[in-house]
Amino acid sequence: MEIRGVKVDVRYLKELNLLYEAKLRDLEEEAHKLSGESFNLNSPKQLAEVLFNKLGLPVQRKTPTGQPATDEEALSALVDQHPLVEVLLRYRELYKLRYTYVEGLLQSVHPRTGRVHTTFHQAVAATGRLSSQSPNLQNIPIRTEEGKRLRKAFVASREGWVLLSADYSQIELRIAAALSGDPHMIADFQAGRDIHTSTAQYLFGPVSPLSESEKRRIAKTVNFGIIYGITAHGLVQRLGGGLSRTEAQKLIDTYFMRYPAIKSYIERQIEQVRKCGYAETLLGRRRYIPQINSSNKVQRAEAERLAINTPIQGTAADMIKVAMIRLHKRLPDIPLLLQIHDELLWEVPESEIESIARIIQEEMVEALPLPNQVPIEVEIKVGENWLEMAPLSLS
DNA sequence: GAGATCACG
DNA sequence: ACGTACGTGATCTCG
Repeated sequence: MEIRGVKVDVRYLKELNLLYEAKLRDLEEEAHKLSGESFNLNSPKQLAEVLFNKLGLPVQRKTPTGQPATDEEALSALVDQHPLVEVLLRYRELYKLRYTYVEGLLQSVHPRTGRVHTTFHQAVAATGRLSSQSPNLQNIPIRTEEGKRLRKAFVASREGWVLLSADYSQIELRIAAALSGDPHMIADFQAGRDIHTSTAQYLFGPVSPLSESEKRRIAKTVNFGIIYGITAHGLVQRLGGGLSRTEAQKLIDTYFMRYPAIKSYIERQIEQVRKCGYAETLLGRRRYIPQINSSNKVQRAEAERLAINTPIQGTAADMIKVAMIRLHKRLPDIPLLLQIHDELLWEVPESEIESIARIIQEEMVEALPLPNQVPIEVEIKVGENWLEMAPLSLS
């Protein structure tokens, strides 16, 4: 993956760069006009001075060093109070895209290969995941419309070839279901149900003032929270306004009534780390967590969350690594380009898409069978670039 | 080089 | 009363 590199469309990136350059210039000018002075928009310190002293907007929160926070969460709460805030949010978004991604990628294009060659680290992440550096190709934008435009720059490197992505679906929740043996969660996956919708129905029942999509959103946040070692306060923070700590705790309690084996799994993991000092994945890779017996309550709580999360995240890392090795052997002439934790990106000849996709799907599904008959699902998509990928259905 | 911020799974 | 969800890397400012 490192040596082969990934082809990026340099012309397209240069066009984006000019576009962002112009937009950023306008936004900067607008921001200075609205604030009545010229200052460095990239300095949180100068920005805080303008927002909270000069314009008198209310400080939302302090950073760990006592400085007023100006991050997206703090700014979003102020959008209705001054027109400058929206300009700043847009400026931040585009600045990140231009400098970290557009310029970063352009600078990373190798002069001889014309491709981008990342470095993957195999012994950095404590859970067993890979990490990617110089440039990081595991955090290319996808969540916002503006950010997605970056993905269009990633293209197949040969005429007649296309990109193929293969994603493990809900892999960490499936692993939680399997390791815990929780009957309801297992049944949901076996029936092919949408796990977040299923959780939503249980948490809120049929009579609720909330919309279906709102219920699902909350359930999804709770499900992810479980994997990370949920706390009532953490849930309040992520769900935002309107929810009290007590209500959050109630959601968690209700959740554990539906999925009792998840609750006992969590307790079991914490107990295991207390006893032997490490958490382990399904394949037996260990992470030592000595702070589990700390006299400091905060450190102990952090250690307990690691005890919960590490086997789940680490088992997912085990699984995709096994799949990578097996697929390297089975498809020696099909180049794997990137691994993004639960996704593999390849380039494949257009004429052989179907047969190759079947092999990739089969090996990923079978790489590491989970206990308790929890099924694994892999979604395959194909496209000319990393943005415009269409699902490929294999019957 | 620390801190703040923000991109991803 | 306390501090708060797991794992990463890149960029900027500022002392």
